Amino acid sequence: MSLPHALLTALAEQPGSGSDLARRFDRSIGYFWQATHQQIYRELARLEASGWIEALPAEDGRGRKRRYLILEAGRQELKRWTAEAQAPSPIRDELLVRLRAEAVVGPTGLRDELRTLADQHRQKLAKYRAIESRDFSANSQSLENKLQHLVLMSGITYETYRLTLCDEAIALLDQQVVRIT
Amino acid sequence: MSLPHALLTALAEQPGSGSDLARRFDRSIGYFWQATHQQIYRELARLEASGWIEALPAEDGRGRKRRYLILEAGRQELKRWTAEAQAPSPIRDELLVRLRAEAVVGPTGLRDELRTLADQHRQKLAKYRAIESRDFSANSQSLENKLQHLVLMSGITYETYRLTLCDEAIALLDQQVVRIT
DNA sequence: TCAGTTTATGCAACTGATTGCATAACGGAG
DNA sequence: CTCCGTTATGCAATCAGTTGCATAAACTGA
Repeated sequence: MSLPHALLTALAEQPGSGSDLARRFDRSIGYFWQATHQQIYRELARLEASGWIEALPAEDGRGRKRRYLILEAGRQELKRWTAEAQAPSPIRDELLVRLRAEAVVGPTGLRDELRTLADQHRQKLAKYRAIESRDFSANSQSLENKLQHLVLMSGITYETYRLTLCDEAIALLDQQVVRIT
Repeated sequence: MSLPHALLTALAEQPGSGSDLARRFDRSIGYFWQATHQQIYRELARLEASGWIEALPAEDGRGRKRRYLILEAGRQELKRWTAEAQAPSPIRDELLVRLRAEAVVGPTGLRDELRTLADQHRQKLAKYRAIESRDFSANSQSLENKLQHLVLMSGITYETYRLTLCDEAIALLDQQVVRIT
């Protein structure tokens, strides 16, 4: 479970309130780890109870905004966790289950679903590529920038893989439809 | 959540008991959807309560083995689910969180962890490739065989992607170490 | 000025997944 | 034949994630 450490990372990059973090999770970090605002608020309370972060006294402005800072103990915990042994996270892919199901009880309407999916992946891929050419150049970057680029490229690879999978599955199912009709 | 439908698929391919299914989940289906025996037993009970599967009267042999069959209602449900609209499952990748953390609080011991991870992925990749050349040939396959091949290729693509990610991250971190020492 | 919307925070209930333990029967070693 | 390990089944507790709702403050516009 990485949510607490994803939040620590975000706060180490820059302090912020619950809604700040929720917004950041909608952009960068949320591309590979999503969280709702409820998860974030609950986790921030836990992190504060653990002594890893600290809330500044409530400022003015809208709501009862509370900005959080990461404490040294939080930094240490984050360092510890980052290097911790990790089981290589197994795949858990609903689409592959569906393909396997199609193989035994098909044909179903899966083919049309795959077309929709493929389009969504195409869109996301275009979006990532746009971000890449806007925010990252080939040379003279800091390490932080390079690591962020690597993470974005991860997203691109993932979407490409999904798209290829959809297209290949569609091709297979089309063959079947032709054979049957 | 696909566990019930993964189980229906497995039972549609071939009837079996809880432990049979647990074993099959360790092999084929488990490559993309894992489940512990407790999850499987509980889900089988639910599927039976829903009238989608049926237990044969307890046979002899070890334990109180109960073999399950898929019913027509179960087949219908599986067909319905297979074509159902699916949100494109978001990525949720702990390793990318770690890389981002490394970028702000590093250097940590992440580099060594990455080496270990890379080796594990290399091994799994070799295993998948062996299965591929053993069980799948290029031509004259049934649709079911082709879909299963596609699923296996998915696993290969995934492991390749992971491995590349690890290697590239290692390369970046090595540069940093050189720069710092 | 006050009614409606937006922003920020949070509680509570529910669902799914994981973990730890319990039980029961059979198979083999001594 | 009995003790022990293995196979098969299952309950209960816990934990993480999701959903629905509640509250409070500020900002907006008629």
